[in-house]
Amino acid sequence: MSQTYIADLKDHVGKEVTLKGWLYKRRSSGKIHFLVVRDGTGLAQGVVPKNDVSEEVFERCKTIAQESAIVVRGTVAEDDRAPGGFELRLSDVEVVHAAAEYPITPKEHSTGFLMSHRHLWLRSSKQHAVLRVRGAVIRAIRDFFDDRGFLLVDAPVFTPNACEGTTTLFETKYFDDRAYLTQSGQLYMEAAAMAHGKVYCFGPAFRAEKSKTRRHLTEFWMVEPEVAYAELDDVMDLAEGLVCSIAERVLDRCQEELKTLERDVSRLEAVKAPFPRLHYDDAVKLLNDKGNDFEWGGDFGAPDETLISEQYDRPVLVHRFPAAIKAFYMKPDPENEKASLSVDVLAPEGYGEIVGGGQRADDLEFLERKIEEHGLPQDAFEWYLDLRRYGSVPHGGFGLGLERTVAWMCGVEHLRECIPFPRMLYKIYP
RNA sequence: UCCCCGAUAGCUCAAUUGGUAGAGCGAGCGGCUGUUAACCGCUAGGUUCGUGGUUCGAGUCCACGUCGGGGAGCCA
Repeated sequence: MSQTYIADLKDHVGKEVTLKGWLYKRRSSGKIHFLVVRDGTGLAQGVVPKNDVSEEVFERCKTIAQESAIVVRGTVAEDDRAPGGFELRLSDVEVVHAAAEYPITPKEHSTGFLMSHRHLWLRSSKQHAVLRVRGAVIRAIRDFFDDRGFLLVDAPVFTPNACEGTTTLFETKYFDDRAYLTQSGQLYMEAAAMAHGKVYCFGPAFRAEKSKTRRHLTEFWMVEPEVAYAELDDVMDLAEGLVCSIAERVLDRCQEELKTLERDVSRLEAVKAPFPRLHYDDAVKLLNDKGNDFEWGGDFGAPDETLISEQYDRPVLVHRFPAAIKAFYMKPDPENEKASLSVDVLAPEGYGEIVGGGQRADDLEFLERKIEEHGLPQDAFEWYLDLRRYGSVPHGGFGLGLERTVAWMCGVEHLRECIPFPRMLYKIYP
């Protein structure tokens, strides 16, 4: 049996087609049924007037439960009254599988309930739209780097050592030894950049942070480019270009989804280069001027980030953070040894830090000293130090958090809606 | 790890001062030819998270526990 997808109905107006999908919802009156069908590509309304079909089909429509699998045949017409803009005058309705009583109704549900039914919640139109946007963002990221001569280099998931802290690592047995799930592919990307010049990795990262907020997952996806001979300004330009390219792509390809999500697209249309660039010292001044008690040397809390990003209609780059609050591999600022050549990108509307990165230290003695100061085991980093022994060059890169970016694009409050099956503190089901 | 809030029908919630458990949605049945979270009528549906305590009497008060939500710190 041939099949037409709802997304393609516009090419079939006036023709008879067959849709294969599920019953999204049904409304009935005495002599007419409205069946809203979804097939993964969209929603379409099927109309069943009593006089158009056999008694058997009409009676069958009365009893089909929500989310039952159905195949319908009918003639396509444009109609503003129908969700999706198209409706089918149905001639036949076949039930492939009659669903049991479906737990997710059109009324409101609590987040806890929906999360425990995540495997079914994925079918709801907003969740469906979010994952379509996620798919578009992933493609935009890959296209951005591939089009600019970057090579995709996959970083390992098992690692022998921590990249930054050691307290937030997931530990696992590795034969007779121990291993950790990766927090970041960056160190490996530095090695790859010395081989290929421009590289990126894109995969999951794991952090055993006991964070109970809407901005944290224990498993999230991150894209991490790394560029040989790049200095801080190059890193900032690259991050700015990537973020613009993502917003542009979402606006270009996801209009339907943004409508479903009731996203204010003007906020995304404002995402154009150049982004404001704010020196950490000036950010401190700004916070104090706005009444936040904040001292030079500290890291921004969530309210500080929100206050800073509220000043602008587009993402803001904050650069040259104090070295003490950044990772051991950050290159110090030649103009102020207490500062580092680092940069964060803060998204607007309170979505917080979506990018963190900077220029890496390329001096062997400096790194050896830092590893010691941070109490890290030097032998675990010997391979990394080799990169400073054999043709060390200035280089830098950043990590962009996929779910935070998707949440911002979608205007969704919780990161957990931006990944198909979120992993959070104490929660690993379904 | 710390702080705040919560747990009552399948779901979302209500229950006055401590005095016999209620509604909407969903489900079932009936009605309605253009519905948009449709509407109208009827029916079924309860170990009030668990364990102890106070009381003549606990959904309600107290203690502990479990689970859920929000936030802080930390981060992407």
